[in-house]
Amino acid sequence: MRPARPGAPDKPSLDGLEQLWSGRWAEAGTYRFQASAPRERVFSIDTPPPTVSGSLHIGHVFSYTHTDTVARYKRMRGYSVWYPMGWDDNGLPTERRVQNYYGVRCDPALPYQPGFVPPVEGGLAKGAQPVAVSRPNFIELCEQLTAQDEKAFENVWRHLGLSVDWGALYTTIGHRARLTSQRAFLRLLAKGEAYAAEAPTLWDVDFRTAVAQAELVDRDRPGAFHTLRFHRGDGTDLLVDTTRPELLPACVAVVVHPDDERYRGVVGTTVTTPLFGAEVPVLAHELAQPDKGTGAAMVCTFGDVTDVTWWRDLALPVRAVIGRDGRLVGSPPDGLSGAGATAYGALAGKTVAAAQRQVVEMLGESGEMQGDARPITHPVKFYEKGERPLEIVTSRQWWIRTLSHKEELLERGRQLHWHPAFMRARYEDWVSGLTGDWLVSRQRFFGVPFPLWYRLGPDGQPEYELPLLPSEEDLPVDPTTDVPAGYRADQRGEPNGFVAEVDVMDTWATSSLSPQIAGGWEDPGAGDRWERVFPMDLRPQAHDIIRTWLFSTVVRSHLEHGTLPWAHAAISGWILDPDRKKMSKSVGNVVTPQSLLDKHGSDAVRYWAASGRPGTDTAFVEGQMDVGRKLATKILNASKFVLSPRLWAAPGSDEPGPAEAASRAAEAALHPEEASEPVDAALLASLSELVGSATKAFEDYDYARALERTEAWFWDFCDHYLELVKARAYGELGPGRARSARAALSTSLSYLLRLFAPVLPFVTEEVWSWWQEGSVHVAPWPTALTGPGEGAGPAVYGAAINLLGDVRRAKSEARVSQKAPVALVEVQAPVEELAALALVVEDLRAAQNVQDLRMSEGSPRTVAVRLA
RNA sequence: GGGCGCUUGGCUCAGUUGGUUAGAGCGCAGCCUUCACACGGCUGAGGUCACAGGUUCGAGUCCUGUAGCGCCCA
Repeated sequence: MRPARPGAPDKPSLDGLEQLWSGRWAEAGTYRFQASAPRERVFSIDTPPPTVSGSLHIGHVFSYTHTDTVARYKRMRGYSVWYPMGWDDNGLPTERRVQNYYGVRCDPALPYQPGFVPPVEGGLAKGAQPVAVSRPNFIELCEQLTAQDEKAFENVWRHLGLSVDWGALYTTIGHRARLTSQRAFLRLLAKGEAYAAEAPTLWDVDFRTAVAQAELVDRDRPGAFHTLRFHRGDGTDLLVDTTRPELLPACVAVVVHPDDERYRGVVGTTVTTPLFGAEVPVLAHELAQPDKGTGAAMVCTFGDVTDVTWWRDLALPVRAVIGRDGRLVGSPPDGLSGAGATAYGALAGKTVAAAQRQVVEMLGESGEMQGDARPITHPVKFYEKGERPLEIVTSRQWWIRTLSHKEELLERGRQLHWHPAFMRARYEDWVSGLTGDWLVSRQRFFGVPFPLWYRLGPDGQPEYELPLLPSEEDLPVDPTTDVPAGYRADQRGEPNGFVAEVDVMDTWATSSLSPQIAGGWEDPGAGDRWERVFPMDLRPQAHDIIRTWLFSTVVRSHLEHGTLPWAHAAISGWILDPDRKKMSKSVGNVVTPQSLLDKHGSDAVRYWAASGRPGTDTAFVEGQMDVGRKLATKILNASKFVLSPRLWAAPGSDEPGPAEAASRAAEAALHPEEASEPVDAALLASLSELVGSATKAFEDYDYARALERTEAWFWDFCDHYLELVKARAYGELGPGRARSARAALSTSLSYLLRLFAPVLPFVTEEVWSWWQEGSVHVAPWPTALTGPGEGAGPAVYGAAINLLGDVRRAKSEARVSQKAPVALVEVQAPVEELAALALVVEDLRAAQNVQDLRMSEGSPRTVAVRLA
């Protein structure tokens, strides 16, 4: 076998390396998973599937590069690396993008329209109305657009040089994802770990879906306290403060704190609500805040999550007024009658905001509001993707049990190796703070369907208690089109027939199974791969989704397999803009990853990314990419020198051709023991130390430290060592001493290319192809050399570098060229330093063109330079 | 309100278990050209390590508190 492109070119260049090498890696299958590798030789990665409906931004490039450096390192350590890519194409983000891109909206009531052509492609004009389409049509459009988006993502990843096995691609809506998600769900259902319940649920009125605790964000919003007069039996009033007077018709009780002296005599009595005249009890509860307003709060079904707690703890009735569309329902709730019901008529159908204005106006007229509203700013719960405050509605939803597993889940968090370790606190906070089970159903369209149907009774009402389940062999199913066993299609929706569960799973409920989907869990087509890759070695991800993706994956693995899904979690930081603010969308969209890759080159962008330490937020500084570019260029040029024909000429013969020179260099790199000159041996000893620290850093997932050490060593190597031994390497001090220098140079190059390979895959592969066989990315990771340099010690090298600096400084101060001849250098130094210098004196003279070098013992150390 | 992280020259960052004059790159200044590299090289100026206490023979590096920034959870 021969190097792919033997010999260093005259004008080495970084341009076009991405195209060239990503193509060759694909052809050669360089990154293909070796399915026959035993488990202990496999390193498996649970890759985060980026949301394809969004755009890739520089933060993705950042964190995916981190993972890639580790994958490449492990591969060079001889592991078969399971490194799939995934696309998160299911869920709301995709629906939104499809709606905007094609100008459509989903209406499940419409029939399928074959050959449907969307009104636009690329975005709806301002003010234009979207076209309603059936659910199957809508899903077709989702699939169409995600396929297009995924291709674009893949191109960026290939250009960036991610060493993923593209044969292992997975998605969160594809066949495997639906099959796996449905099977895992059925198993949870059988074990009682999944259940359906009718319960008050946080609800986004715009998206018209339930929302899980993990998707909540608090946002400060302006509000106002209104003081309402509730009426006591004795003719006096009980003053109640509320920020949501529009929920007055939904009021079911008033609560005060049990220790609140002011209301001691009131607890246990009843009061009537203003305007609506409903009689409600006054009750005590710990969660009432005496210092908030008047200390008496009204309980409504439901204004916020505290209302739900009160309602549950105090066993209160439901008097719901807010509908799923965010408007007040058409008819008055239970408990209102007569004048109260009539008063409600003014609110029916109004939005929450309009209803509030109406209630306040009515209260003003009736004199049942004391004073004016008092504006405040308070935190309000939002769906993280939503634009209006969440409401709470009662609905039937699917849940996965987490509360009853809290302790086990905390223990799993302790078993996991976190990088950096402090990120575990995020997980523990989250698990400790869980207030409910995991809500997994969503009232949306583009997601994995729950695989079940319900019998319809003779009255046409669904019987929820015993759903009709498919058998596992029939998965995946779409209950809205598939028919349960024992039924005919024409019985759908008919009395004594069946009806589909129309909810779909939340996107986290499917992506939490990424190890199973990608790894081939119970997939006959995957052979025994699952046993070889699971539990996985590494979960890389950003810290903002610890409470969602990381947590939910731990839950699923714990419940399904009784194990952690992975041994290590490597948490990336975020990209901040140069002002240290979180990178905004607009900035991210202007500076697209592809434009950065085009402008600086992939290695340079990767260099910037790999400079960001694990878990640390990092500033977006393009200057760092210039530095990376410079480093890559330096590698090309230094390599060209080490492989140059002039260096590898045999004594007394002409220079060999570039290919022959490269071949001789490759041979010399196999014999580091020939680096017998003290300074050469000292260099290789230092190189061995570098290998040790870079290896340790990578073992700790600290790619940044490995890079930093290697880079510092490399620059020192170029600036000092190369200059020091250049003349000798060219043979000016004889063939024997040249051989030593050449052995050190070629060994160093071979090592450096491999140490840099995880971060700079393109330039290292390019240089590797000039003189070595195969790909550097499957070459063995270097190991420390034994033998050379141990006796000589670093003193030789250090002393040489110091003197080199002294002479350079003298020339720089004299404003002459570094090549200017020096008549005399007089060194006065301690005897140890002189002994060290004596071992490199000829290299030093040659490097700085010194005619005479005299040394004498003495202190302090002085160096006198006389130019010729 | 609780928790986590950060705060080192103009900028971006290193500083492993506390130990001699605190490091790098960018930027800046001066100088040097083509025999690896002008997408270059050499040299230099510039920080006392957010602040205040404390532990110690000795602290950027450990402890306490304060301030600012960021994030997570209420």
